[in-house]
Amino acid sequence: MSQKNHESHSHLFLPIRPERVSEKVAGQLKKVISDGVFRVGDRLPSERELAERMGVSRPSVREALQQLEMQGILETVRGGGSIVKNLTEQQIRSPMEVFLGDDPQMVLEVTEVRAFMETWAAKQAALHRTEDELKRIQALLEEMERDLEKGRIRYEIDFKFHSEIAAATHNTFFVHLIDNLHQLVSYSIKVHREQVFTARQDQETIFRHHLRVFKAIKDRNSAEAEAAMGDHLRFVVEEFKRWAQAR
Amino acid sequence: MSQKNHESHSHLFLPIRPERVSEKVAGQLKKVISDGVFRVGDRLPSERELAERMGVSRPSVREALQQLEMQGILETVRGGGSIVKNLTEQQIRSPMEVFLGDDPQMVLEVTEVRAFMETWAAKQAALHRTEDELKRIQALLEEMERDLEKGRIRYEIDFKFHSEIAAATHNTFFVHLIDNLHQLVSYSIKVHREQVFTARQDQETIFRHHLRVFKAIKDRNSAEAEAAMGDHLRFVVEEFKRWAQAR
DNA sequence: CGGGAAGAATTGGTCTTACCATAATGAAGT
DNA sequence: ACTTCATTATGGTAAGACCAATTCTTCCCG
Repeated sequence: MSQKNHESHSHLFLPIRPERVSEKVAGQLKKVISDGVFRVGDRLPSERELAERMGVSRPSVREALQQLEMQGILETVRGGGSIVKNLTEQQIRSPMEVFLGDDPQMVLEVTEVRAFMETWAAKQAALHRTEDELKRIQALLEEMERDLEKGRIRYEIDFKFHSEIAAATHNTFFVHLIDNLHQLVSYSIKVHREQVFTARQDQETIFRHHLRVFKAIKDRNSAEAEAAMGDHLRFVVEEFKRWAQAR
Repeated sequence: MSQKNHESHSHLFLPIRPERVSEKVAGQLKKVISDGVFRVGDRLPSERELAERMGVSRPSVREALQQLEMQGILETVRGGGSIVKNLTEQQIRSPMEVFLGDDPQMVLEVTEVRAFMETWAAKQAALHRTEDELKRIQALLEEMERDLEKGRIRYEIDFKFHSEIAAATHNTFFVHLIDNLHQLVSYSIKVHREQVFTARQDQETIFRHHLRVFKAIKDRNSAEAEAAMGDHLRFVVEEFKRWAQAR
């Protein structure tokens, strides 16, 4: 007898698999992350809130979060919440950190790559930015100004400024990538226990650069945005070179 | 009062590692599976039985099973139970690949990023390439031509061509980065079991593009190299868009 | 006025219980 | 002997409660 009859034609009719609620929840969460609604480092809503807003039970949400954590997309900490991880980290950062350790040449190379990537970002941001994104960029600029009056612009604010511009490109992959490059450089700076731009003069220059970039993005002038960011980062790269030689 | 007396002395001397119960359960299950207690195709005890025998709640067992399922070790079917799968087949996918796998939009985003990065690379290569690097690029171009006569340019050759140009930038970090991006995209193509550029006409167009890029790099004409690579990758991105819509 | 410390609110981790949906099992009827 | 259908076992989901760790707020002290 044909014993594998029930096997041979089974794949013709039943390729379907009932999708669990937790998988649907995981799918929705993946979508909003890939759409850039939640970016690297963002905390997504609490389990209870997600459960309520999606109309499912908390265990289902928990299982979904667990799936995403197992895929390396999230990290959840007890009492803290669930944080979106950098999707390119495993791909780029971990293999790179080995080389980066204390090689200023490598830091310079990363900075060079960052430079032209952010130039592209500024151009794209000028083309695609929304009013909401513009407001966030402006808010960071104002915070930067307050920092400047106190004497020193915090690196986190500078980082957020560039990160916000990256977000305005509406290319989620790029956002994760640029975040990774930022982290690589900042990590290196910490290792060397150095700060590059300490002079008051440098601080003011950097602020002026940022202001120029912001205005261009505000006016949707992509060429000017590209030029402004290009000038800014050429300055940064030059300072970096001087710093690398000085040590 | 010592409210947690009945619990505290049971694990007083164990290391205070914030490992979740579900992870401990998952670890035990992985052990008995790897020890051969349960072999491929075997059905594990029911969730309720596991919970009782391990002295934990059923949700904890469920989360553990879910973790193992996400790692490809188990497969659980509703009403059926949890079955041990073949351990040798599992492959680790990076978080980015998880996204790329089921989202053509993401593939497009990566391709967009690749596009402007390679444009920069062509420009830099025209400025900094050595004679040796030029020879290697030329050799790949000739191999590509032989492929074209046979009907189809191999993806590996195309990949090597771009990779060699990246190397000519003399930015080691950039080489690694662009290599990763290539791998991400090629993986996604495999997943979708599609090939984008199959038409003879496309093949010839691509070859002409590459030839133009090569000549510009050979002549150390950075502006032309940038323009040529830009035109090429705009073409690729457009084809990708069409492909993404068609599926 | 600033800064640290204590307390309150938030949030993830676990347990318990209950009910539903589906697959596996077996008994009854033809 | 085969089919049919009820029973049972098992996974899937929901709800509520409590604990533990974190984060935020507030208040008090210097």
